[in-house]
Amino acid sequence: MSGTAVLSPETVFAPVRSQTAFEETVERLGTAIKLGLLPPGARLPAERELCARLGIARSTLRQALTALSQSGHVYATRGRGGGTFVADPLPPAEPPSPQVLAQWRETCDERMAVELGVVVLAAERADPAELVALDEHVATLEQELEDFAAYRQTDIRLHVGLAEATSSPRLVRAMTDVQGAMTDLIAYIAHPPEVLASSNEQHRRILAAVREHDTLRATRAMAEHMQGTERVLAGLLPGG
Amino acid sequence: MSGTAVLSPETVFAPVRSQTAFEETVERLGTAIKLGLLPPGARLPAERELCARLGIARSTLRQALTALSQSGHVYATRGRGGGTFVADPLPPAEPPSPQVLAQWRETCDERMAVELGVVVLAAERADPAELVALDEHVATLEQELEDFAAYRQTDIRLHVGLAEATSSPRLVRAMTDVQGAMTDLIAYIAHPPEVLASSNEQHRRILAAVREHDTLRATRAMAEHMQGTERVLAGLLPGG
DNA sequence: ATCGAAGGGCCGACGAGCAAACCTTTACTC
DNA sequence: GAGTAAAGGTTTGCTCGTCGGCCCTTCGAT
Repeated sequence: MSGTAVLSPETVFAPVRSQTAFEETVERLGTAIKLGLLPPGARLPAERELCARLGIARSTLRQALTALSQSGHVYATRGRGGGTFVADPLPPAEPPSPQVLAQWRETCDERMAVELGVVVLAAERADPAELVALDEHVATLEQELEDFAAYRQTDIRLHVGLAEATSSPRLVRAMTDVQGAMTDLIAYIAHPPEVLASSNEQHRRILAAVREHDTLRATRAMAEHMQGTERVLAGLLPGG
Repeated sequence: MSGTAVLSPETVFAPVRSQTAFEETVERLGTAIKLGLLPPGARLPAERELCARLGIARSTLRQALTALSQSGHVYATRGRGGGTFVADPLPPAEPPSPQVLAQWRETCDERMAVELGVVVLAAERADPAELVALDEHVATLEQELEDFAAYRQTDIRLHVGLAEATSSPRLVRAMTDVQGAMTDLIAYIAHPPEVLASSNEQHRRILAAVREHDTLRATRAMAEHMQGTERVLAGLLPGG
């Protein structure tokens, strides 16, 4: 143990880049909207309430809302009964930035970690009622094989729902973050119905294993599910 | 898909509290020191270089170094050949705060995710040379069953080393963060040699599976490894 | 017609962080 | 011994994000 060299100071001394409250808020709300967690037409809490919940000043929240409104994700109406609403329809997604593309493998790695952790804990903890709701999502997906936008929305609900089944808020947050990152990556990629069908078949296997508390099968099914999308990306993105 | 209710706005609207650059730096360096990534006596890069690497102003870095120096984790000497050094010996660890204790289950959940993701990707990607180094750590651990402080140091190197074998900087960061959190939890808990011996036996199984690229066995071994510590904590902490 | 609840706009204070100096200490070199 | 280089220590002033509060405008409900 004595002569052991210092390992990996590269990671320790990597830049500390803390987002501002404004940036974090835009990202939080923007991701929730893009993922459909806040569906089109939904009304956000009143500014005075929302800023309290988010733990920021109202002026800071308004900066974020102004940005989201200028990008077309949100609109506000004044007067009694007014409020801030999610746009309907949403603006078209932007193509992924070079920075996002350059890190696609790391994003997939992170996703692997979150989804595996979630599926293992879900297999330990999920209660039957939650699983029924997830089954319904799988059924819905079967109807959406031809419409990738719809499919992806439901897909996200399924994965986030699985995270909620762990009763671990941090994992839910991690899941929404990582799904947001994945959405940026895959929005511009063609997904033929056959691919979606096989992906949904994997969903079935995952849920079946989770229902039986079969951690091992759940893990394997989830790992295959991940590798499926990773292979698709590897074929279409630079550095694949 | 139409009538689906909004789900989990609790998570979406949770507080956004971003750390300041100062806080983040203290935590980064402090964790690296507590984990032994920066061993006692090690010299940090010169302030002017370090602040450039961390992407912060020198005055901000000095705030962080002052804090770490007052807490006894670091000391500075002036003049040519001087510098900032990790203290030797380190100050005694503080008992975990109530906030940390209250979230111990979530911390374990997060750890589960990170370690499972790491072990799966390591099983896919690890090359033999890296595994040899990890084997040595296991051998060292066998000599440290009677000295928990030493054992924990090497244990951390092993786990972080496995993360490095994935070649995914983000997972390395995630691993160091989560190991830091775990250290806060377990520092004050008795670990009899038998427990450490069985824990190290699990290390062996994990590495063996990784070496053979047997994702499934590696996952199972790692999940058992996690559950081992979780059971220990459940028996000794409130809410177990 | 009025009230109340919502967004919209504005301004002053504060503190974090930055940048660029300059000072002090120390050790090596000639 | 003088000089120089390399380190930490100090000071100053500026910028900008954030806070907190105040008032305005809009518009549905009563």
